Amino acid sequence: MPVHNKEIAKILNEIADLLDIKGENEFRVRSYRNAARTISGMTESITQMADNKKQIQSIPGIGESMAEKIEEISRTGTISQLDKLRDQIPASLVEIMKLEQVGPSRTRILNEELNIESIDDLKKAAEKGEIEKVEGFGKKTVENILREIEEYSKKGGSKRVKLHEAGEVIGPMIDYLGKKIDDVTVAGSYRRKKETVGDIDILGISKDPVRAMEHFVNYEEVERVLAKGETKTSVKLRTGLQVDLRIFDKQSYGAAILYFTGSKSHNIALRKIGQEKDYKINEYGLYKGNKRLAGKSEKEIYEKLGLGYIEPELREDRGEIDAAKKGLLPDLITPGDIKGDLQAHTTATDGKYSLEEMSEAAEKMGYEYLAITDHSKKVAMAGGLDEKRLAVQIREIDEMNRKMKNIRILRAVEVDILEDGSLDLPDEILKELDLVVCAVHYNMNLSKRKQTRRILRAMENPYFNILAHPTGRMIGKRSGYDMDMEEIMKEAKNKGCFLEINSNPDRLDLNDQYAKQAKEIGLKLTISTDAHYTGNLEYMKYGVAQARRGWLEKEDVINTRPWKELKKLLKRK
DNA sequence: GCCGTTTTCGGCCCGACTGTTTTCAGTCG
Repeated sequence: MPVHNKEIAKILNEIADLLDIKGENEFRVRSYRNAARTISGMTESITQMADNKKQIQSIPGIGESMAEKIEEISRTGTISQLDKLRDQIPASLVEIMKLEQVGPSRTRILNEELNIESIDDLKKAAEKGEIEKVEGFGKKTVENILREIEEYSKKGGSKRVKLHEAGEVIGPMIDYLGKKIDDVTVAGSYRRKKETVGDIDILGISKDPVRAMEHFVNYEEVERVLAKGETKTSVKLRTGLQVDLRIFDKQSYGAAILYFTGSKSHNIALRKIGQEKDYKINEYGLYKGNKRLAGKSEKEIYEKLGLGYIEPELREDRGEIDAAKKGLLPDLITPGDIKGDLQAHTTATDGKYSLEEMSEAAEKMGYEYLAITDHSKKVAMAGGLDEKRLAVQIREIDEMNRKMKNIRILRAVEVDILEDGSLDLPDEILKELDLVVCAVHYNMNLSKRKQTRRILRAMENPYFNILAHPTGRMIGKRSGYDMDMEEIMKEAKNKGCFLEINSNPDRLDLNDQYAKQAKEIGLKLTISTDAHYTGNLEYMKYGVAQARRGWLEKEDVINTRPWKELKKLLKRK
């Protein structure tokens, strides 16, 4: 069983945490974290490289020693160094360190002075008044720690929220802030359109920062003020979301947006390039000595570094800086490039709106086409269609097409891929359709080999066009089927099939990394909403955002083509 | 532990806020 990149990263991160608590050199600790981040961001499996230590060592930030460790983890699934560290330091201390306000140093001191080994110990010691007697700790710190323990037990530690949920909270807040603050901008992972976001970073311009911050903390959704200064204020909203507001002047605003958009590793990479040119980059600008050479806009800072403007979605240190140096940045797809939606449901199965309502809603979106893809009979829960009912729907769609002036409704289906790889409806009806979307909904727990063969066999059917929500993951809920995605992508390309980016914000499946991998393989994708409500057609923006994070351009996505061209692409040889 | 307009040690991204102490360490992003 090959060891996943994420597992390797997890082990390296744990080593970093333990070394950190031990009080090891912070740069040594950082190198473990850097390696972990790099590995978890890679699409190639590092285990496959493990025979070739040179290849591993050629990865930036991984040297001889780290390569050996990675090799050991790849081979055995673990590493002796970690066992030794766990003998020295209780692993439960890592949990304490993850509490807000408590870092490696305080964790170590508390362990040494009071023999605290768990969050439970910590709570008891705090309540007994033992902690405030320790040098460097005071009443306030103890109060903060107790509150964090309270929050931690409420939420079980996981705090990230999905992008669209964050959007619902942020929208009204931006309107409110805009009343007294200029150019309010949401930065951070929200601007990079990551599928989940942690804290929200908001930036603004104001000549009167004190008044701006006052306005901010008076927002009705603010539950608690965590920190309040003239340039930075942090609050916790009632929803539990932490929001930071930072105020800048015009001259620094581009630098500030760049800095707080991140990602962290992108920024670090930029600053390294800056250093080579003897520049210093911070949130106020790009400096040579004390002289500010740029700062008003992000673009001028990139220019000074010899780079083209890098779109926020690409700023993950996954090769975008190299591409910018060489002038090879992708011309990213935009929502306006989408000509139609290739997955939508109606009341015929589990959709909540009729064929007519869905058609009209798609026409309003300005689409050239909409595929109606109701479920097949296997999905009994949704009232899936058998041949007869699908035949009826085909006639209804033909009828609808005579009525609709500006949009073509495509005859389609979301047919189940059964456990043996056959499709849930016979070819006789599938051949009547404009396109066939195929999906796995049952038997999700097959072994990797079986699941992969199931999909590959399904693609042998000449009517198979698109694999919907290919991994089956649900963000924050389930991780998806075990399957060899690379093999499936390569075979899909060979066979003239396509994979979907499902735009539902709970799915976003394929994710950004798989989308990028597909592009590298040369496989084209679709971006579809899987709409069950007319309003869901708006999810397209999330799918496009994910595609942009995967470096996709207009030509990488087939539903950017007019129907005439798309039709040809859907014809399998 | 990594890296080097590299040659083997000395840097390693940078700043704000808090709390505790009185000049700074810890934490965070």
